[in-house]
Amino acid sequence: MDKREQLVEQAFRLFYRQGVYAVGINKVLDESGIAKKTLYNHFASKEALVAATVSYRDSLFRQWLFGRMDAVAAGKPALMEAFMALDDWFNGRVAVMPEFHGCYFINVSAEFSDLKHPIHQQCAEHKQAILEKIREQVVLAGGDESVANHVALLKEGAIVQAYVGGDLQSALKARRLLDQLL
Amino acid sequence: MDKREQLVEQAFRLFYRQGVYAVGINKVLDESGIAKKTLYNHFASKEALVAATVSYRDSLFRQWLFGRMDAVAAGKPALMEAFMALDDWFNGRVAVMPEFHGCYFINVSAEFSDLKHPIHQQCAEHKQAILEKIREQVVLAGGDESVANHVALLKEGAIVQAYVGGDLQSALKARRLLDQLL
DNA sequence: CTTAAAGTAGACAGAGTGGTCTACCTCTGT
DNA sequence: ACAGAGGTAGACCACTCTGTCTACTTTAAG
Repeated sequence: MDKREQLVEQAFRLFYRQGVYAVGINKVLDESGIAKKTLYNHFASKEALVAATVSYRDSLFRQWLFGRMDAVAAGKPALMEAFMALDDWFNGRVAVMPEFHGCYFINVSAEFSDLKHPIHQQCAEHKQAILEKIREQVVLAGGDESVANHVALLKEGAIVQAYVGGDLQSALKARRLLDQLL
Repeated sequence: MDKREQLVEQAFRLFYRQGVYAVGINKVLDESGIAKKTLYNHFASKEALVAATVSYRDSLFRQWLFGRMDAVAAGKPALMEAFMALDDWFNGRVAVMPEFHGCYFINVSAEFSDLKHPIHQQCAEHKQAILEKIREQVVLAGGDESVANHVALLKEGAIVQAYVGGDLQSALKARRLLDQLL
């Protein structure tokens, strides 16, 4: 019954599926059955709501991905598992993240294109956090600094190829390269 | 004095910098100093204009990238040169493509998120064309099918890391990995 | 039971949207 | 010289957008 939470989740669903600009505040309201006054009671503006959806997704995504990685042995197995997780995501096998529509952070960055915009910054921080986790595991796997960057590169590449190019096998392809790499 | 061309170029500039939804038709008209009637004389709708900007960028991008690749020896050198070209692009050293704001095709795909949408399809076709060129060079370099996919993965990853993460060295990092790969 | 906070429904304002249309102007080829 | 294509300026239409506000209702705590 937490209205704020309901709003964020519904807004995220719509923004992720159709884009931020394409979805009006009224649609979010209609779909969630919440009054406009309530929304503006919790958020100063649509932009504040967007920021909240980014935080929400960041938390959800990290919890999911890191959870998968931590469920196996640290180091190379964790990294390999991360790409298995991506493959599950692309192909709709992740319950908490059904319907793959690309990376929310990339999509949102495209709409808030100014690098200095707080929302773009939030997206950059998300990527940074993921990179940090990768780096940690790469070190445990005996790789050096630059390898961590390469792994991150593969992750972004796989997401883009799956979404823009429609190649749902891209995570597995990236994983094969990762296997050689480590 | 070709009004259509002027419209497409100006529209591209604005859409690329600020996003398609964020830029109204009137802004395109104001900036280009062209009358609304003229626009609708050439294009049936805003969407048709967007489609034209995608074609325009596709042609420009391919001409530029393939030009750079063809200027050196075929095979591995061409692929290495492609990533040098990306580095130049990210860092604003390409005259025909000043101001790096990520990949137009990724950005537009995010706004026209339905995979079946003709504009999304156009973006997918662009990626496909690039992949084809990469494949051709990979074969000449003695690599197999899967390597071409890996190279494309690196390219997309580099663009995303440069744009969303703000890492302007990402092309060079990808290039280092490519060097090992071939 | 009372009171105060939080929610609801929805009218409304002001700006902006894509797109149409009229009326006029300026080239260019014959 | 003149017809016709293609340009310009901008009013206008119907609609949508974010955000505000009023008036009423529900909920929960002391």
